Amino acid sequence: MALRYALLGLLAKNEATGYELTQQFKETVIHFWTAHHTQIYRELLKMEEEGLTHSKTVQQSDYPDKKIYTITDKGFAQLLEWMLNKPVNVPKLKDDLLLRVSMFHFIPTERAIDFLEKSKEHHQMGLMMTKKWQEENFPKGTYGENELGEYLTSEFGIRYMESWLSWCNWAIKVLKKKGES
Amino acid sequence: MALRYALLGLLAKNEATGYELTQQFKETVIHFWTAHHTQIYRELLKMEEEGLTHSKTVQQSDYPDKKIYTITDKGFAQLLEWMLNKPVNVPKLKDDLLLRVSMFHFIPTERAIDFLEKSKEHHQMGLMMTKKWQEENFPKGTYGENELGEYLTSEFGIRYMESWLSWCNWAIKVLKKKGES
DNA sequence: TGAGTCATGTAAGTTGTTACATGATTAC
DNA sequence: GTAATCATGTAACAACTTACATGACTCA
Repeated sequence: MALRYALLGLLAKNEATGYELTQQFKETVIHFWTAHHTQIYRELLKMEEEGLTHSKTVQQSDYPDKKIYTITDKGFAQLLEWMLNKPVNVPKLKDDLLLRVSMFHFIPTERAIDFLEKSKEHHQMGLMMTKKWQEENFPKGTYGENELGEYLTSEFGIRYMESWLSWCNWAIKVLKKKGES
Repeated sequence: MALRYALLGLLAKNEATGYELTQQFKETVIHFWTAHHTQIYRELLKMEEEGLTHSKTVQQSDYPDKKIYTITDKGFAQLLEWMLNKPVNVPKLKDDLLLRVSMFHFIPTERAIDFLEKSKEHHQMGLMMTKKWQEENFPKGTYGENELGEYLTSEFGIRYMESWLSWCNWAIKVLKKKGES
């Protein structure tokens, strides 16, 4: 059900196509949720059936037709009802790299360090991109009326990646000390 | 497939029952993976069919029978093959609270702060428990030969929760400043 | 010449969740 | 008496992933 509310939340700010929603997931929602485009299209269909959204198809000359979704009053009401009255579920993390880390004692130390270096690169890139995005969208910490949430979660993303990087450095140190002995 | 390797990794350290594996998930694996007991039992059955594990049933007088699983050579070989040669998947996060945070502009500021205070409590508790667990299992940063992974991931858990708490405090400040104006 | 963007989806398969079931024992 | 622990599972359903499909256009 949560994917549905993530989509309603985005639509409550701006009308959008399934494609655009998928892009927004990659840009901003990625800090706390993941979804494939196939999932998004399916959920949009279901929501329209239930009257939470409304769509109009727009013909385009050069590009394929697109379907623009808007949120309905019923959709917005249900979004608020969820936000205010539904219990908060526990977070669910699935991290493939950390799973490997938990078994580092089975592989050579150099190989383990390799994994961590790759992960550092990955998070360094993510950190740079998110920082740039935040500076462009919220210069000097200023945010628009309906942007508060995005501002807060983007800051979470930055801190999360910084904390990842610092942990990576710490773990590499531990492994190097172990390699010496 | 990753759940399978998480289980093989635990079994490579010690034989265990499905119940014990579920407990270990709650204690240590929780920092990077989640799974219900129903999923764990199902995966254990599949793994035995494929010869990756082997089980023996032990009768108990007072408690129900239990099935103790051990990893086979084939299982260990497959675990190493995965660790060393399979690409690392991107992490997947589903955080219900952050999803709500992303829509904080729709609800009253006091209510939003409330959510963050609850989350602080939750992470504070988790932090304390993990710290205590780490001190008991790795006093002064000393770890056994096959405990390296657990040591590294428990430290990740601690840093993760600390970073959560500091973000919560920051976000509450932002909201209070907004409430004043 | 191949990769990427725009734009939407179907179908099949794998995971993950929820509710239910058993039944004795121990702790508050 | 109510809940929790020990220990294992089935069944039904919901969510998620992967592979495939279309087809014009742009950029290196």
